[in-house]
Amino acid sequence: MTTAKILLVDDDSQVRRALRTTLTSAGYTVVEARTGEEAVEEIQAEGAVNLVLLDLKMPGMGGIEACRRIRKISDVPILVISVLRTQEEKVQAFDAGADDYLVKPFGIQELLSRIHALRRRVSGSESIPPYESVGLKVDFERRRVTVGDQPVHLTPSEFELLRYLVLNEGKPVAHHTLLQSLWGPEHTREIQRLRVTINQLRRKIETDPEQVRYVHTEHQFGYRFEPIVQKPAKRRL
Amino acid sequence: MTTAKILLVDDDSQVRRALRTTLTSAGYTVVEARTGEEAVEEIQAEGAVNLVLLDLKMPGMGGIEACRRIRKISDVPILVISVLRTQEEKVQAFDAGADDYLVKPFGIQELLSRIHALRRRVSGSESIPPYESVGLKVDFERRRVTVGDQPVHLTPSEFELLRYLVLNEGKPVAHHTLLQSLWGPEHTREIQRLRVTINQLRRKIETDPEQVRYVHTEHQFGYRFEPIVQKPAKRRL
DNA sequence: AAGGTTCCTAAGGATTCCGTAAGTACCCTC
DNA sequence: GAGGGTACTTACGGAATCCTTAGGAACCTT
Repeated sequence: MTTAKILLVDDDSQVRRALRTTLTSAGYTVVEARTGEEAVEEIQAEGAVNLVLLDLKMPGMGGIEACRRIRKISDVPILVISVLRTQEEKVQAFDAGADDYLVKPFGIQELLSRIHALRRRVSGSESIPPYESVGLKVDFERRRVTVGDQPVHLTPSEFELLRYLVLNEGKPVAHHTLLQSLWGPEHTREIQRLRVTINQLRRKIETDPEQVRYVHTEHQFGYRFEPIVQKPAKRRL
Repeated sequence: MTTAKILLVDDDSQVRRALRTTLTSAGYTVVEARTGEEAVEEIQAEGAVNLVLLDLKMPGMGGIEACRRIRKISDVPILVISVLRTQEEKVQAFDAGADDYLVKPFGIQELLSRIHALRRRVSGSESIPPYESVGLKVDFERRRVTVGDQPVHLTPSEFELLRYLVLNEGKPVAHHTLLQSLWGPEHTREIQRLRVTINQLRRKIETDPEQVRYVHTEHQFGYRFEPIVQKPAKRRL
C-alpha cells in the first residue's frame, strides 16, 4: 500500500538511473522499460503498476503512441515528460490520455510533488500518516513539525532532509543518498552543504545541545534518525 | 435528500401552478419567480436553492440571459425548459451554463427523473457544504464570500483560488497544483501570475495587512489556508 | 463606442533561503 | 597523546523567492 509501484519509461539509461534513484529514495518501487513496446508489455504483465512516468522522445513507438496504447488497456495515471514545450505536443499528449505533462528540465521536488498530486487525484488519497514520538511530531501532509507541542518552522531543505531521515527511521542513510535525494544526482560530493543543513535542522528540533536525541551521526557514512535512544553515557573503563 | 429547494422560473402562472403541485407532491420545496430578474434576485437573496427550473421563453430578460447571470453568481444546477427544439437554442443554453435541456411537452416522470439525475450528478461532485470560521464564510454553491458579515465580491480567479485552498484546509498546496487547477497544466510555471491573484485575494479577505489570518504562504512551496492560527514562532538564532 | 471588470505583465523593493568559507571541536588511528 | 581526517558551528552575502503596485490588453456590459 505505501510502496507504490512506478513504471519508468525512457530510452536513456542515464536518465533512467537518475530517476530510479530519486524515486526509490522517495519510497517508490520502480519498474523500468526502455521502449513503448516494453512499457505496454510491462503493464499487461505486471498489472499492478500505480503510475507511469513516460518520456515522449523514444525510438520506435513514440511516447504519444505508447501513451495511447497504455490507456487502451489501463486507467493507470500517466505522467508525461518531454523536452519540447510546444502547444501541439502537449495537446497530443493529453489527447492520447496523459494525465499530466512535465517539461524538462525539472526539479526533483517538482517531480515528486506532481506524482503525489496525481496519485492523490486519481486514487482517492495517498497520505502518509504523521510520525510521532516523544516530543517530536512530523506531519508530512501538512508539512508541519512540532517539538514538544511547540510548532517549529523548517525551510524546505530542512524539511525534506527530516522527511527522508524519518521515513528511514533506524537505518543509517549515506551522505550521498541524502545529497541525491535533496539536490539531485549531480551534487553527491557536496558533503559540507549537507552538514550545514543538518546543523540547522538539529538546532531547530534538538532540545539538548549537548546530546542529540533524534538525528544521530554515523561517522564516515551519514546520518540516522532514531528518537529517544540516548547514546550510552560516556564512562571511563 | 431532505427537503430540497427548487426555484421555478416561468412567466405563465398556469404552468407555474401545475409544476408547483407536481414538485411539491414529489417532496420538493418550491420557490417561484416570474421573470429572469426575479430569479436572479431570488438566488442572490437568501435561501440556498438546490436547483433552478428555468423556462426559456420569457418577457424582459430572456431565459438565456437569466441563465448566464445566475451562473455568474452561483453554481446551482440549472434545468432549462423550452418549447423550441432547435439545435441552436440548445447550444445557446448550454453555453450560457445550463446543465440540462428539456423540451415541452414533457411527462411528469421525465421531469422528475431529469431533476433527480441532475441533482445526483451535481451533488456527487459539487454539492459542498458552505465553509465557515470566525469571520469568514464561503458558500461554494452560491459563490459568495463574507468577511465579518460583510459580503465581499471575488472575481472568478480569486474565487477558484480560494475554493481550492479552503477545500484543502490546513494542507499546503503547491504552486503548480494551484496553477494547474486554475489555468490548466500548461501554465504550471507562471508563478508570478499566481502571486498577483493571491495578493488580490488577500487584499479582499484579510483584515490585518500586517498579519495574514487565512492565506498563509509556504515559502518555496505554495500556499496554505488556515484560519486564525498565527505563524509558528521562529526561534531566534 | 464608451465605460467597467478582470486579468496579465513588468518592475521595484523586501524578505527568506542557502552556499561558501573559516574557525573550532571531535573522533579514530597510530 | 599526537596528528590527520572528519564533523560541527557560525556568519555573511549572493541568489532566489515573495510582495506590492501600476499600466495596459482583452473582455463584457450599457
